[in-house]
Amino acid sequence: MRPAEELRYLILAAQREGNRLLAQALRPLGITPSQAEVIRILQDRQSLTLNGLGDLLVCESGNSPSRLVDRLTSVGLVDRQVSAHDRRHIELSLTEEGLRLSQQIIEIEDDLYRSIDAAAEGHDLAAITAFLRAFVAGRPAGEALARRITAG
Amino acid sequence: MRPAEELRYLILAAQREGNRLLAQALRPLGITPSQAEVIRILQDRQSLTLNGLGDLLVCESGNSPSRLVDRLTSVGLVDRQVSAHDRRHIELSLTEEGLRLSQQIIEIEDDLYRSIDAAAEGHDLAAITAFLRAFVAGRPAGEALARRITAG
DNA sequence: GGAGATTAGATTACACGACATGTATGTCGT
DNA sequence: ACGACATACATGTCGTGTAATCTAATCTCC
Repeated sequence: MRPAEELRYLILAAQREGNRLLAQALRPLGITPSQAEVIRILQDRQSLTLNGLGDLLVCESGNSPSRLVDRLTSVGLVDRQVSAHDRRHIELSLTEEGLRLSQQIIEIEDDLYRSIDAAAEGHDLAAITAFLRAFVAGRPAGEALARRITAG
Repeated sequence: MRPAEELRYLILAAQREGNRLLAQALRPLGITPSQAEVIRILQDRQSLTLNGLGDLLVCESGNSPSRLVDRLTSVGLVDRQVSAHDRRHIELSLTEEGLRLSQQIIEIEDDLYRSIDAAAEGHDLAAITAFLRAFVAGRPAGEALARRITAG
C-alpha cells in the first residue's frame, strides 16, 4: 500500500476513533460532538447569526447549521431570535444552561487533548499540523478553522 | 488554541475535504467513497463473508456493512450467496461489472494519491503516518487498516 | 441428543453530512 | 416604485455512522 493511501485511511481512522471517544465522553451530557462544537463557538462569540456560525464550523462545513441548531434550541441550550435590522438574520446565543454545559464540555475536551498530547509523545506534532494545514488551506473546512484560530 | 485542539480539528477538516474530493471524482461512476472501499477490498480478496469484510473496512467500522453491501448488490456490482457450510455466512464477490468498475476506481484513487503526494512535498510524510498509526493502534479502525496493509 | 451460550447476520432508530431546492426578506439598477 | 437579483434560512432526500436489538444457525457441554 503506497504511503499516500495509508495516510488517507489513517486520517479517516483517526477521525472516526477520535469522534467516537469524544461522543462517548459527551454522552452523559446528552449532546454530540457537533453540538458541542456549536456550543463552544457560541460561548466564545456571543450573538452570531446562523450563517456566521456556519463560517466557523469545521463539522457540517457550514452548509446549513439550521437543523444542528434546532436541536440545541429545542433542549433549551441555545436561544435564537430574529434580528431587528434584517429579519432574515437569526441571532444565536447561549442560554444559562448552555453556558453551564459549556464549562463541562471544556473539561471533557481537555481530557481528549491530554490523551492526544500523550499519543504525540515523541512525535513532532508541529510538523503534522503544518502538513494538514497545507492540505486543507483554501478549502471550506480549512478556512473555517483558520477563522477560529485567528479570532478565537 | 492549543496544538492538540488544532490537530483535532485539522484531522476532521482533512477527512471532510478529502472525502468530498473523492466523492466528486467518483460521482460519474455512481458510487460513493465507502462503496468504492468495499469494491476495492473485494477485488483484492475474493469471497469474503460480511463479517470478514467488516473487519477490513475503515469506514463504517465494520459494525454493519449489510446496508452498504445491499446497495452494491442491488445495482449489480456485488454478488452475495449463502455459504454451503454455514448458512449464517454470506459469501461476497465482485460481479464482472464490479470488476470493471474497480479498475476505474483505481485510476480515480491514483489521482487523489498524487495530489496528496503533492501536498506532502517538503513535509515528512512518514513521521505523520507514524503518529497517526500510534493513535489508532488497538482501536477498531486502526486494526482494520493494519489487516489491510499486512495482507493486502 | 438436548439446553444454553455463542456467533453471524439483519433490522431498526437516531443523528450527521452533502447536496439540491424552496421561501421569505432584503438590495440594487433603472 | 418596480422588477431582477442576492441573501439568509428552511426543508427534503439520500447515504452514511453508531449503537441497540432481533433472529436464526451453530457450537459446547453435559
